Amino acid sequence: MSDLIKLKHEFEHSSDFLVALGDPKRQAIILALLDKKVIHRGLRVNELTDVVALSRPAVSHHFKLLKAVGLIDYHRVGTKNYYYLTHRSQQIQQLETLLTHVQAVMDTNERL
Amino acid sequence: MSDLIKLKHEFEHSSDFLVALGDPKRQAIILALLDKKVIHRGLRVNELTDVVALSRPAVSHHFKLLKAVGLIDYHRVGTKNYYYLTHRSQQIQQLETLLTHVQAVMDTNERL
DNA sequence: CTTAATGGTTGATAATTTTAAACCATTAAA
DNA sequence: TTTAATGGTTTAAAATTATCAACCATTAAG
Repeated sequence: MSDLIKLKHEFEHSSDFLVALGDPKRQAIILALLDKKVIHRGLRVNELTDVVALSRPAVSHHFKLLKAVGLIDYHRVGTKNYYYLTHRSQQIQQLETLLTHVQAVMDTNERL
Repeated sequence: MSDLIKLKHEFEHSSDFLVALGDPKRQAIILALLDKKVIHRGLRVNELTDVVALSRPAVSHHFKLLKAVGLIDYHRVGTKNYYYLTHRSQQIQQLETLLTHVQAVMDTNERL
């Protein structure tokens, strides 16, 4: 399998993750979840509406999207859902690999 | 300056780049430009309309966007514009840095 | 100078994504 | 077993983004 075909698949696979990460609102959510005080406990939808200026359904929507992409997960305590960042997300690793591969292809052809 | 504030800035700075990379059409364009045969010569808008199934204005639009983000550049020969990938794009480096930093913050807090 | 080719721009439309209001389901507390 | 709290879902509207058709500007060739 050629390098370019491999890259094509890596790109396709990272697509949703890239757009998920690109959105400023979702970046704000991720940052909030990275905070020392919440990184283990997680945050509930209602707690986040205060931090980022978004309605509850909007936060819920973005959570769903970030979860679909494997960046966050949640656990339920009674009626409360605590959302937290997935540690060592596969997706982050894969995106790093993709970037490395892009550079590698460019470097290979640069040497000629 | 705290790690999180730094991360916030890195995120903001990578935002356009991430959405630019996330789009499947633009991924196809990047892959076409990565091809050995064109990586130095570059490709013209009209040549790309055949490779990716897009109209000329659409390709032109995506080129403009990719150029704004620093991933590609072009040079003009007569009336023809040849678009090529920027070697060692700053943005790729910065995105790699961002991913590393996110992992670092998570690892730091994991150890506690 | 005229004609053909290239590609960028503009303006209108289509498609997608984001948002919020209203509603439903589940759980905990009174 | 009511009542209040939490948060997910659905539907419609708003906003953003992508697309195309038509047009303009520039250059090369005849």
